[in-house]
Amino acid sequence: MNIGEVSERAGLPAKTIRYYEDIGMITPARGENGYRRFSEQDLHKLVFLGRARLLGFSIERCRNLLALYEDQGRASADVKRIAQQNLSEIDAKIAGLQAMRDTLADLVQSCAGDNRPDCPILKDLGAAPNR
Amino acid sequence: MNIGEVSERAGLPAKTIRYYEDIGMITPARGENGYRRFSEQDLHKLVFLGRARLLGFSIERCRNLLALYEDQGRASADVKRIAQQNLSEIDAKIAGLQAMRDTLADLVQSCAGDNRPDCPILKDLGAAPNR
DNA sequence: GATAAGGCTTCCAGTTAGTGGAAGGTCAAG
DNA sequence: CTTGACCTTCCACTAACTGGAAGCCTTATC
Repeated sequence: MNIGEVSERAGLPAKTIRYYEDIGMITPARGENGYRRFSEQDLHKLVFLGRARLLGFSIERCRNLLALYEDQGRASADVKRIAQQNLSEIDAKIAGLQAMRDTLADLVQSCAGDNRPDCPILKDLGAAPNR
Repeated sequence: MNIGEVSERAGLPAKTIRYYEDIGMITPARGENGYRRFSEQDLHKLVFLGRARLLGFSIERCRNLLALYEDQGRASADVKRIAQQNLSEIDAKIAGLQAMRDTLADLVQSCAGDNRPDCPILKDLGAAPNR
């Protein structure tokens, strides 16, 4: 099938699919006219990629996962390790954002939000460096 | 002061400070030798920038904030609006990550993580497209 | 005065994971 | 035969820096 169909079926923009070929994640065949010809297996890999990316796996992480996916003899422990690593990273990101959120929410709370120019948010941002 | 000192006092890498000049966030003076000469006010703006970036404000958002910061007549409501916008974006990011995290945690949980090749994580990633 | 270390300068390239657009070839319908 | 949709490559751009090379400037030491 052509890139348009595979794009729709995998739920990925054609541009992204071409990019994935560029970086060697997939290697679709080519027709006589130069068009990419995708097999069902190519589609499958793209779906896999799309879902893994949605789950926050980096491209390089996905490369590992795809390799494991295609290796019949791999242990599930290998996959679990990668997934857990990812989970920790997501947790760290959430914690970081949460801390930001709390500070920011405090600042927003303490700001009158009226016509007066006095604003605790700017005051805090401009505070002397304390690190 | 030179870039080294301002870098240390603002807690930002020199590279970053040069970058901030490049994109017009600051405009330090120049000495006869071509070195940047930073005023206390420059330092203050850099500290402001650093803290705002830590709180997740984008560079463009910071540009607005800096303008407001330097405008004596602005209303605190303007600042509050920008901060709130930022807060919503952070909340959305957290929610997205949380959803990812939950799915991924489920998958990790359900994987035996042993020597057998059977792995629910890969099975799920490779599932037929359902969107 | 020579020299070495460290700080400063600019510029180029690379990072992540794509996205936008231009110029042009191909295919199917009317 | 032409129109429009689809495909191709290539180049540039995104955000917010970071790394490195090549080359001045300053300061200290011998």
